[in-house]
Amino acid sequence: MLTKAEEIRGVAAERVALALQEEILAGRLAPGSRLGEVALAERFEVSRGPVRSALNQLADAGIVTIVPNSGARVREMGREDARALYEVRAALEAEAARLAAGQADARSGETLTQLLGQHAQEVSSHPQGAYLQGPGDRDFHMVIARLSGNPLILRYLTRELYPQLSLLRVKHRNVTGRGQAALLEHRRIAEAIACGDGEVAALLMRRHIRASWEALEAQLAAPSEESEA
Amino acid sequence: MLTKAEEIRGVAAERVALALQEEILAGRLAPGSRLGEVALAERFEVSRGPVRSALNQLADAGIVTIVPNSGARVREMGREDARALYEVRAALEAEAARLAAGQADARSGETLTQLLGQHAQEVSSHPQGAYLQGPGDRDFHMVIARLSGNPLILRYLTRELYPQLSLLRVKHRNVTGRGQAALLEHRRIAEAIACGDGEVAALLMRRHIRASWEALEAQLAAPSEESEA
DNA sequence: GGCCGGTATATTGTTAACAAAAGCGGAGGA
DNA sequence: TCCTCCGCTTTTGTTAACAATATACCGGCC
Repeated sequence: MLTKAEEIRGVAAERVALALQEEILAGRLAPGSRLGEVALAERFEVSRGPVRSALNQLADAGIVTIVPNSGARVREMGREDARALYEVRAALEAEAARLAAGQADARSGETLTQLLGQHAQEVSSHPQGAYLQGPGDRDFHMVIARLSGNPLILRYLTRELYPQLSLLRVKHRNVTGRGQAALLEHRRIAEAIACGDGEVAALLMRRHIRASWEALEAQLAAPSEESEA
Repeated sequence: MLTKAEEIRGVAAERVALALQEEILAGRLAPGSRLGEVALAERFEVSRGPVRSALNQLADAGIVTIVPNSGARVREMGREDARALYEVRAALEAEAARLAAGQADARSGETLTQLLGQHAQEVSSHPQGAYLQGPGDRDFHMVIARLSGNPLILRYLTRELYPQLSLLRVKHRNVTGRGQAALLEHRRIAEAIACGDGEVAALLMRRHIRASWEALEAQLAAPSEESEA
């Protein structure tokens, strides 16, 4: 997909931005960490120019906060941020599902069912269900975003929404684990899309994301135990 | 609050970004125009650093396209871009209306009805109805975005969606002129929000934006000669 | 006459030095 | 003991020069 590309500007700047994003979303740079320009510059063996550009990009992606004349830090997401994020996600992904259904052809249904079969295997092999918050889940939603035919939605999801979701999960490691339920919901959504029923697809997708939010919210309320686990 | 601010970085960079955005959206810089860094730098009497930062910002807002190692130009929006834009707009503003209805209190209904009364006067004084695509229309939608309580939606609308909409209207000067109809639709939306009926508010908002799109699309189809790239 | 390659220019990408602002710590006084 | 002011240090914002890349032009070749 975008292993090295989508370079907004230059090469050094993108390299730094990609590397930083990877480190942040992997949790190696904790939320709140200071991101000094000189430190990053000598760490990546570039000058401060590309570093500044990279930080601006990440700030725009929503995983870094910059306060003028003070510096950049890894963003700390609170409960309200998470709620707002899921609200936007519900709106955009429901729209994506609606649009995807509107353009459903044989091959797209094929793609979805095949992907879901793959997921089913993975879920059954990991019965705990800690999965389906990782890239597997992303794949499904991403495919729908692609099927929507709307490049704006796809761009927003990949560049802002999903990075922020990953950032959310940095803090709350043990993710929900409703893999089985999610898979079922995915199936119904895929079915509606294949049938070309946009309204139902949008509705189901909205519910699906709402359920995901409620599962996360429950964990946000009782965050104490997994900090040492 | 942030009357002039929301400066992502620095001051010179923001000054340039704001000035450029103003010129582009006013139509003084036509879509497709080259935006050379040195030219802009000496025009604004700053160095190329802030100019680069400003161009990146505008590229992120979607009103400038940057191709690496080649330069920046004012973005040219085609019909497909416009469609994608309105699809995202429908999704996000419908969500905003839904959320605003969910948090409706007395004062928010007050604000909306007062704003609509103001608009009614302006519409009747400009019976042609060329209005209600300008800032007046924005106000209504913006207020709803604010009432939604979701800062992400508000940010996206102000920083990306509305600038791009303005850019769209640069090319097609004689805008729709369905001011009377729009005002009526606004009234119904406001009513639904005041009643706390999120579903209806979202539905009406979606219809409202769809109607706006259809009016624009009709114009995009008619003036054939200039839209070719 | 048209196509290809090389050079020359112009423009972007990067760098390091400079300027200014914010944060910190200590001295001094109430 | 606590507060305030002042200078110092650190960090960001800006600048101008340097390097690399793409584009345009021109001569040669087919």
